Amino acid sequence: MLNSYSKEDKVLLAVDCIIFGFDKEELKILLIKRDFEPEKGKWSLMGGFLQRAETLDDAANRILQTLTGINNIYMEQLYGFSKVDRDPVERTISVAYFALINIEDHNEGLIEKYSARWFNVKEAPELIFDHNAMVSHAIRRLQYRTSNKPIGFELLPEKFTMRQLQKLYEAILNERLDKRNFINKINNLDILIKLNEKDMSSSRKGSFLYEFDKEKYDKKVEDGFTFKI
Amino acid sequence: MLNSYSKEDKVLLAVDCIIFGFDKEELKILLIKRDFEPEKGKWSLMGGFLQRAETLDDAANRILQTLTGINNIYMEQLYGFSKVDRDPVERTISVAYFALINIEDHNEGLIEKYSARWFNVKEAPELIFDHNAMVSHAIRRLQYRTSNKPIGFELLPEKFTMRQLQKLYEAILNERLDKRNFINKINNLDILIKLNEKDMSSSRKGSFLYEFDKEKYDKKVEDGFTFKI
DNA sequence: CCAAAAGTGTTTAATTTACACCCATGC
DNA sequence: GCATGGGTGTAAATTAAACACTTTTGG
Repeated sequence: MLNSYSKEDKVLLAVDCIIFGFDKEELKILLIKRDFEPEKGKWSLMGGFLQRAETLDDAANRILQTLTGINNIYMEQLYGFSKVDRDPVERTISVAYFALINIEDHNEGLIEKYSARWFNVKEAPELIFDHNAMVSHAIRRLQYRTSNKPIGFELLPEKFTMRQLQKLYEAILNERLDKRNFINKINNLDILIKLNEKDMSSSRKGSFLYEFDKEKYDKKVEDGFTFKI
Repeated sequence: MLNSYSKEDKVLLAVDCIIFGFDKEELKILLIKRDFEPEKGKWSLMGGFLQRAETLDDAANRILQTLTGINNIYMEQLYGFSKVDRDPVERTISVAYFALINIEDHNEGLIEKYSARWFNVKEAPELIFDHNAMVSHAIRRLQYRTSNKPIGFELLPEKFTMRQLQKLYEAILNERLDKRNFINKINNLDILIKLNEKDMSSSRKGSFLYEFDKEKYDKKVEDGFTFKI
């Protein structure tokens, strides 16, 4: 019985994370300023190397927790980037992940420690290596995914207004939506709980707060319901 | 300046290919019978290890050509599988690719050399490692992709009948489609060339042959057209 | 002449889009 | 009392779904 494929080449495997947040108006990504070579001082995605005892998901979780302090972040594997010279130091394949966090939850201290900063996705700087391509890929996936899974809520506080939700979808899809049609669509989905509570910060009248009803959603999915915006 | 990330773990990186074909009635996948350990004699996807000077796409192309004799096969990267013990011999991460070929083009000799066989996707055997999960993933991706990109044609001969095309979509989507609605939809897309030629093998009346008009399709896409079935 | 698959349109239902006014409140 | 964002419904247009008969021709 074999116990190694000894003649085969081994490579470094990195995981890079596109971390999305939403600050009530704009879709943002969290970038770090590299304090090590190569490309020291340039903006970059947060990443790290896969360790021997980890799955890719484990590595992504570890990297996300290191930077944000949050565990159990929503994330998905995106794509493997493998151009031979993509990392000038050494042959490295990188598997990109995208993650969604409630921007209010992040740990300020860690953000500072890693010289991290939130950038509007439309105003993000040039990134090292092939990280810009990873971000484009992540945005496309996010647009697709938010249209058929209720993951937008990962980017919002637990309680949110209809208008916030609409603005989120507008930011992600990069298009304006009709207020009435949007609300009708969301209400038809019947997966939100309308609270007896208003957010008074945005207007004199105040606007009702909602919560995502995950249990109800899961039950509906079992019964064949498919989310679609 | 660094020239290695020397302390980091390196891993074996494999590429496994889910190769789809269509034999006029059924969606098929091409599997090989492993003639080496571990799991010798079991059915498996065709795969191989990433070599130092290759991208993942290069590796997938090489593996596909090795088994089928065909170059420039349509393929897409699917997903990275990384369970720590997924390969009992040695830690190996595998990036799965799916590929579409015209089943008539494959090289018989190579099929024999690798003890390969086409299986109806619905009747495929148990596969080694996590290959069954890869196949499920590939089927979902194929269903999604054929609905919004005209890649179904990769599975057909250059000239095909409407009925063949419909059967292909039925096999991929795993549902029956209405003949008239299907033809109307396809004709509305306006991306096929109707030939003055009939396939007489399926009926006495014969049925017209069509070709995919790639140039016309590309031009339409430039003008904002989006394929949708 | 008949069996077998090819070919062809219309009606109905469902979904999506467009669109404008009143409401509640703090200042 | 007025400025500001919140909240609400309907009609029109588009898209999707259901549905059945005639054509062709080799045997």
